[in-house]
Amino acid sequence: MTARVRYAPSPTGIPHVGNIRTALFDWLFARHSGGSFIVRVEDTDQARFDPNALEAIYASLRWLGLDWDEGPEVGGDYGPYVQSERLEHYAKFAKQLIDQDDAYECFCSTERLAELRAEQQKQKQPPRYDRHCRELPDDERAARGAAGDKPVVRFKTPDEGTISFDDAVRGHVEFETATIDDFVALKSDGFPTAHLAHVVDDHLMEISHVLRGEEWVSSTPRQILLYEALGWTPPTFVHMSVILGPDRAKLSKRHGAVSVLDYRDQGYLPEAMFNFLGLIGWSLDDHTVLMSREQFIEHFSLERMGKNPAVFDLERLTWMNGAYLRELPEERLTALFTERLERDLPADAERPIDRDVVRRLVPLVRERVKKLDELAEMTAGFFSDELPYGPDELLGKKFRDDRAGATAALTAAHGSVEALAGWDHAAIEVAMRALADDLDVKAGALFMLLRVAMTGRAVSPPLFESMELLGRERCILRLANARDTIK
RNA sequence: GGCGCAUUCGUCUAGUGGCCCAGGACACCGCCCUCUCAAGGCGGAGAUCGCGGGUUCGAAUCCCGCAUGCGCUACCA
Repeated sequence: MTARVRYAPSPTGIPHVGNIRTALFDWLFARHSGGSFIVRVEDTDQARFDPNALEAIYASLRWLGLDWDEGPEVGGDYGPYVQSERLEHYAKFAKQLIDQDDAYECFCSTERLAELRAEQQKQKQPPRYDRHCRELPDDERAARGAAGDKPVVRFKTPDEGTISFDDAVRGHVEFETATIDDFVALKSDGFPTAHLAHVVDDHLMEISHVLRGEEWVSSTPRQILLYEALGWTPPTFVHMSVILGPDRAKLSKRHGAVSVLDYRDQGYLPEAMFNFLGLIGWSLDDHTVLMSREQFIEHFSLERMGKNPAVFDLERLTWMNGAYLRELPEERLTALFTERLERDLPADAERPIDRDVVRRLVPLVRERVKKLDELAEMTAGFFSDELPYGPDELLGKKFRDDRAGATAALTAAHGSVEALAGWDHAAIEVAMRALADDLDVKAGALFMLLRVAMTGRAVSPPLFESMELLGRERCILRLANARDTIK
């Protein structure tokens, strides 16, 4: 079976991770079946349209490598793929519904509708349209139209019967049509509602599977009504659960970063985000956690989709990102790091960033970094000679009450570094350990003093590798500076 | 108010009648390794499977009720 699957974003805001996760599953299902992944822009809400949203949507998909076979920018045989360019289709089928007496024009004002709703709420009645215009005489309808009133088109929902469908993850779902009111299919501005637009486009574009968020479950019977009235066969529906914030409320801006682009900017890798999102609401087995995109494509299946809402666990994502960072080829890491440092390092760092230094830095920091935005802070000492420490940081606990000892140690280290025959980390380590012996100081204490002197921080990449990379001249300079700060 | 969906360690999840007094991963704790921090190795703690009834020799798994959460109930999607 080759599926035709669509991702139908609505450009009303920056898409958050939950939304992009449905795109990921759409894509995975399409790729697994060898079918097509289609992007269709649902810009039918003119009031909420946000031009920036579209770019963010495309950027999010591209960043994760979710390429589409049909849609905006790539075209396809079923276009256009932007709903605002397909208005004539919706108008045509809306008219057909009216002609076959499955729909009618309604002239009720939004004010009347609002009052009606308020009244029903007060009476503890389910809010629903009272069908005021359903039996409007033809001449009155014509008169309203002639007077310039713009009607909406409402569907004539049957009073009796049940609508059911078999959801690929939820199973059999059933609704009484009596609980569904005469919903709007075409708005007065000529744009369709999502119900009509979904049905018309999914049919015309020959979509085989509709994978979407579970907030659509309740709308599905309305859409099935439309399919039946139009004489079409509905696709297979697959409703996937939503993603929640840590407080179990639906994920929103309140929870911090919610767009995948935010995570990209913080230094998460697309492959980590892909893996992480792919394992929310889907699993391979009882133990696999790290999976490549090829494995996802090979094994993805609707049967293994879960149905419960899931909390977005940032710590898990961060761990996973670290795992990917550790596995990345050195070349790619070097490129990634260089780009990042170019951007994040303070102005006093030497520019352009020395790619060769970065290359040698990679093995020292790759397993210490979980997100790329930690990199600049961690490696600043290799690109700038202004180290952020004072006497207190330099002396630390061990030399707090022994300035003379610290000064002696730094002086001795200075001499030892100058006298060293070679310059590699193994030789440096041998020399420094010997020095600790001579000074009758614990190696750990000496090393911490040197660490701060060399890198400016109590937490750093391995000391001797760092010194090797810094070079003898700079090390000598830094030892002298350290001595000066505690003079 | 009505309708619908969901409910396994703090979190993501495995589990489709006996292999489960429930497995993996993140986070947490301890030990080992170690020049700091990580990474890695080993181990630990953590779930009366939302609650209550059934069915069955046997239930996390099947049935019924309840509770809770979420969604829809818009000329939003």
